[in-house]
Amino acid sequence: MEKEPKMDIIKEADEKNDIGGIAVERLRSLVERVEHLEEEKKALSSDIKDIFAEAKSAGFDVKIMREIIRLRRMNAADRDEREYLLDLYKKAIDL
Amino acid sequence: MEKEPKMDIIKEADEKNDIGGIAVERLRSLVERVEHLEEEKKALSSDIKDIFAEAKSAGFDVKIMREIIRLRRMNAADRDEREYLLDLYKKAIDL
Amino acid sequence: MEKEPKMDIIKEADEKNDIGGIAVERLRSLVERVEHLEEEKKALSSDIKDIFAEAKSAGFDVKIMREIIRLRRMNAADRDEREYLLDLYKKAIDL
Amino acid sequence: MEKEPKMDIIKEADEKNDIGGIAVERLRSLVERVEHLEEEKKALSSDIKDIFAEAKSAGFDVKIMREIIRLRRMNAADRDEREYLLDLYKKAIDL
DNA sequence: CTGCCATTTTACCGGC
DNA sequence: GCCGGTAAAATGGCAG
Repeated sequence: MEKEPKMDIIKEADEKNDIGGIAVERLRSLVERVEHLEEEKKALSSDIKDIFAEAKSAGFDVKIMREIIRLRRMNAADRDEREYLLDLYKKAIDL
Repeated sequence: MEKEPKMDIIKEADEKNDIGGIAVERLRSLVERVEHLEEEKKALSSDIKDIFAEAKSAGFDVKIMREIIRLRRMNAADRDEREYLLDLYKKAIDL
Repeated sequence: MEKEPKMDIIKEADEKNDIGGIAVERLRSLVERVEHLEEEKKALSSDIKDIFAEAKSAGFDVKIMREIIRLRRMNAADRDEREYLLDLYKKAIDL
Repeated sequence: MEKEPKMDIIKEADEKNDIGGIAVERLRSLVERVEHLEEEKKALSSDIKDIFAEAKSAGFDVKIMREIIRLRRMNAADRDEREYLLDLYKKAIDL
């Protein structure tokens, strides 16, 4: 019997994989995808900041603008909620 | 005489503008740009969430993954901090 | 008929309590405790400000002092982070 | 003449002082005083957090409590402003 | 008075 | 479904 054939098989499987039973490359890929998306989010946040700066220098009250946006978001959420319930009831009626 | 000259003048000024001295259209535009960017951010957050779900069903520990990402982010921040300090010291030496 | 029997009963229930189902005195106590602590915080902030003023008039560069303090705080945070991770890894090994 | 008498004098002055013209010990003292006060602030913040936790488990709405405290703070600020103006006017009248 | 930094507040996400 | 903790947003304060 050769020395550690089982070990070789494992090593084969290990090629870029499975350190301590963990699929390293898979993990790396997932982590990097997340990091990339977070980068994009950060860029968008920066863009938003720029718009508020622009608004400010155009004489708008940024705090109040934020409030408006917040209210519109809440209204939108309410609308969605209402639509969701409407759908739910429609389906219930079909029964 | 043309029809409603005074009205026209006011309307001219009001054309998409100035309700109570506020540039309404400009404001609307700014608000909508922000809202649009926030939508995009939300979509990205959703994508990130999906990746974590994928990771979880591949058997990874999501909490530890988050920890890894956080650490990498901190390391990056440390690097930035070091560069910042370097600049600061350079400036200090000029004194 | 006795004088205001109903009123007395309500007053009994209200004795430092329950306006609209809210334990008023308890709430007041909590709020005042928070306010008191915030006062103390404010006083400390003021003390810190004084020290920086003192430092400035002794010829120190306040901006750089703040930077030093910030760095020392970050180092402390890093240490804590490392300990936290150590614990995390210890727990992970138990799996 | 001994070698570097001037240097010795400087060294005397340097005892725990003046590295690169900076009063090191003085700086250290200032920094540590600030750090100590910041510690105290942090402890107070923690106490406040605890009170809100207590309030929450007593069934109070923490967000609304914060709003109340904020309003009372604003009122207090207004009062202070009024008192300040009152004093100012009193003094003005005395002229 | 503007911009920046610290603190505070809000919103999210995973775990129980 | 709530709770706890963590990350993002927003507000407030300070220096220049």
